[in-house]
Amino acid sequence: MPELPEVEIITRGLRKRIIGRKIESVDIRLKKIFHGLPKIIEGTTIKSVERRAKMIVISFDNNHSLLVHLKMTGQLVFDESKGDKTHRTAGGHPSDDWVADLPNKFTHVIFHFSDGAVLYFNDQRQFGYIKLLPSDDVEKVKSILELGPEPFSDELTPEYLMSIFAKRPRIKIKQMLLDQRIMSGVGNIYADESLFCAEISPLRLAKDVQRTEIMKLIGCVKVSLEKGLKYGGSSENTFVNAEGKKGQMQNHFSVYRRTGEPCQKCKGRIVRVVVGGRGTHYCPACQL
DNA sequence: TGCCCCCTGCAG
DNA sequence: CTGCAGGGGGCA
Repeated sequence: MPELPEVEIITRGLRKRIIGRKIESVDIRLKKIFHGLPKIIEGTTIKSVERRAKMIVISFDNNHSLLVHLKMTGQLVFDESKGDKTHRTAGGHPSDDWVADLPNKFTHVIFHFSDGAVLYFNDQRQFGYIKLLPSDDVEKVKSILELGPEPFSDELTPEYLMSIFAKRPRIKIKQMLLDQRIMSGVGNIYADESLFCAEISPLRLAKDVQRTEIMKLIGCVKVSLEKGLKYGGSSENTFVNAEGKKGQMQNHFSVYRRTGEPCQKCKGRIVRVVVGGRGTHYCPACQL
């Protein structure tokens, strides 16, 4: 799935397009994806679209909300011009920059708006979900309740991280970045990119990372995430924004999926190892 | 804390 | 064919 930058890009795109629109009906094609009774939001109007960690919260004017998690391959694509599909196939290059003609075999939920516009939830691997809840209950969902601070919040301080590390003497620094209960929003791509920026090996035990390095790492996390936002997210795999368009961040990785390629700093080679079960890319010469 | 699992598709 | 993929929940 999309990580913080990708989810934020989708959230911004949706916010511009679906706020104020009224839901006419919800077409659920794969039942396990949608939790709750879709009837509850039929006829209601969208009030807000917010991101929390890697999740999206869409709220309606009847005090209900959708909690959407895209996991690895989920997409939320808005189409205003339903019924006029010509723009998707014009020129005979439908999937070069756009997702393939929608709905497709991975479209599991379709929201129909009263003005004819449509919002598609697509997910190749079917790991994602949509939960319909009373708005007051969103903050009580376990996966939200337990989230650590957002990377751009003031709560993310070296003191905070060092207090966590002291309690978890065996956790590696990369696993710390990926653990949503410690800090929320960073995933595998931006964890690797942030550690390269900070010149810290992903294999280091978190408790052994010095305070000055942790400060540098916090700065690098922010820089890496901002870079992802600047390039509109990374579409190494299936990511597209709310318009169905790809991002460009995949063309600007320093280490992620660059195994065997030269390091930007030292001309050494990028190496791939496994940390916490996740593919991990780093420069052994620069990152100590 | 570390594995397995949920799925499908793609590169090697 | 095998291994791998942007996530994370559940289990021992």
